[in-house]
Amino acid sequence: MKKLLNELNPQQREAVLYFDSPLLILAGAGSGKTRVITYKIAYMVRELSFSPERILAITFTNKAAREMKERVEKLLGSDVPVFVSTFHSFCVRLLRSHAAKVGLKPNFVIVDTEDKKRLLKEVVKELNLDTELYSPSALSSVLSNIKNGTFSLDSAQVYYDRISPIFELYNRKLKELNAVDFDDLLLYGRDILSDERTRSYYERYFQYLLIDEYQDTNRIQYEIARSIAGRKGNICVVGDEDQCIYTWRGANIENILSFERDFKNAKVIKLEKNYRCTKVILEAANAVISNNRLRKGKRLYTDNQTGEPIRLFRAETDSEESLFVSKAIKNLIKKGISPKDIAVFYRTNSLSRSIEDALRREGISYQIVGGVKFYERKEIKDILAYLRLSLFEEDLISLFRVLNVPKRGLGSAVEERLRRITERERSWSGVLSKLEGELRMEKQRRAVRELRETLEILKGKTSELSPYELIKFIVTVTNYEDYLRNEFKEDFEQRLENVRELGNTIQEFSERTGLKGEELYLDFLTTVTLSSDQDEIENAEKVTLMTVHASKGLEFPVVFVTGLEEGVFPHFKSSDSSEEIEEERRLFYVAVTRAKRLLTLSYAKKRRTFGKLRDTKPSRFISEIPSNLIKEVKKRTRGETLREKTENLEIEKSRKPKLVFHKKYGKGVVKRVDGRGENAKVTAFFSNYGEKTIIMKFLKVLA
DNA sequence: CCTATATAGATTTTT
DNA sequence: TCTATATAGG
Repeated sequence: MKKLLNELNPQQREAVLYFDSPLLILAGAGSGKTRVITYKIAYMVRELSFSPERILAITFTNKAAREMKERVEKLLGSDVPVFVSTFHSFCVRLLRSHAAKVGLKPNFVIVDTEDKKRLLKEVVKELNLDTELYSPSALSSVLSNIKNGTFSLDSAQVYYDRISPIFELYNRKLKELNAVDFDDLLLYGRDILSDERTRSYYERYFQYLLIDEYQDTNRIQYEIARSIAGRKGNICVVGDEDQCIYTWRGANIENILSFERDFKNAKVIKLEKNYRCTKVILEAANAVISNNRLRKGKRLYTDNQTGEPIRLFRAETDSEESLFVSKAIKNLIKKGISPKDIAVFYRTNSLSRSIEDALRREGISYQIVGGVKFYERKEIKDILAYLRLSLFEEDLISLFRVLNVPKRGLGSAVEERLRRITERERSWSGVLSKLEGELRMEKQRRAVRELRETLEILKGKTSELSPYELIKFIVTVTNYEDYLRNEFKEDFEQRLENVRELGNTIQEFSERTGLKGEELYLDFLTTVTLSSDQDEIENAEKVTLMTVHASKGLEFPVVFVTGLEEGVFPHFKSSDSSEEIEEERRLFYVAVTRAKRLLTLSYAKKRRTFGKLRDTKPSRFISEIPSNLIKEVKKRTRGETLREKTENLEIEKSRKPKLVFHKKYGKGVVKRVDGRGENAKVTAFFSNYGEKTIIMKFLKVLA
């Protein structure tokens, strides 16, 4: 253990060894915070004799949880049953054992985004409200914000005067369906812990609580943390206010800012030494983030080498941008850089398409993180719905999904009738029998009867067949393959392959966990709905494509950030207030600091949106990077092939000035230089006058 | 009353 | 470009 501690710098070591009071670690990007957390856990187990299962560590994603566990085990050289999980999965556990306390049954289902919108659509219809104003996706986020404490029901009333009945009916429906949404998981978790006996049990049980990515916790999560930590204050949180990128989901910077107030005698340790990035990349990141006002303020430094300048490519169009990225990647691979060390980021998922196309054309294999997730694919959700129905009599959400899939001539009218019936009946067998009795057309009666019989057959098979066989059986009895073939002529093969993949995954899951029957499927389905984008990342020889949000917590030697245009990044939907722009800037900061060695930025002067080419302006974030850190990559003037200057990219100790002097303004720090010679425009910051742009010939160069 | 086709309309980020 | 709704045909 001594040896281990020697691998840490003084601040890191202090953070590992400090146990006297609640601890807040402000950890800059790449400052080795995961290292600190894992060493701290290892230290607790090895030196302080904590029982591992009584240490609770909360991470942002399940992938991070798995990795943290692995790293601790590596340090200690043995299996360590530390309780590592996300807030959401922790609450599921809590809820499965205390479901009755909040009026649920233990086998409740978790509705995903799609289910939630379906439900809301129903609610709006039932209340006869304007579907324009009360669109499912708008409502979804409003209700979510109400639940996670961003604003109150009353204040939402100002914009949506019928929000109250919607909120009420939506929640009632969830309850009736024995279902919860993502926000409910946390709310119920908090409610369970509000019972003092339960709370003190968990407070006593967990001897220490660690929370990673603390800047992205919301109010409810904070309350959960507080009640588990209790008064003993055995809590350590790690976060970075500059990387808070989820305020739209209720993440609350206040949680960081008020930590010292809420936890008595809290100790704060800053980690400001960066081990990840080159000096150039770090300097750029520092410069950009310094434009934000809402921060505690810290300045990262590094002993790493200077590194190559940041490359900037100005493309004429989005397709040229993609072409540039793919050519550049090809060059890098040719030079011996492994594809898995390369990542391409974009602000929105829709930007991935043209990059994908270009990569495919170059024959570069890639993986996409996020986008339409595996478990959100239609064919997967269909099969899972049948699986659920065969297990749970009362999963009516799945029943609606499956009613006319595959097509059996039961449309919206029948669906409406079904809805009526479900107000009284709760199991699918009962519901379907009633429905059959009510229908008048023989064709429809038969269809309903067949559906019911199919489900009966499936019900009998769940314990008989292995998971793989069960999935195969579902496909057979429902004629699902024919359905796919008829409906999706283009990508039918791919979809069928996905279904097969699902069978394999469940089989594997059951073998890994050793679970069987209902418990197996319940566990699997929960894991599936709570799985994050990052959970899907494979460790393959492939280039990785993802949104900046999905890149949180990761690092790559080579990073491309694309689509750097006003309206895209920063996104136009987040450009109304300075708070929103600051969040976009933090997002850009996250993107930049993922890069270890080489960072390339790009944008397109014209981008195709809604199928039309539109003129764009370069992102303001580009100009916030000091220009001496950037080297523009130009394409060849004639011919389509792009030239790539990869040789001797030693940072230019260029003739570009850093410090200038002006007769009136005095000394100024140069932010950017446009053009060359005595007519170049120099933008510099003067301490008493602020930022000014001046022609070179009126300036004296000091450095 | 279901389903296939045309047309208009919308695009953030995700546990 | 892709999706959700309106409309007409079956």
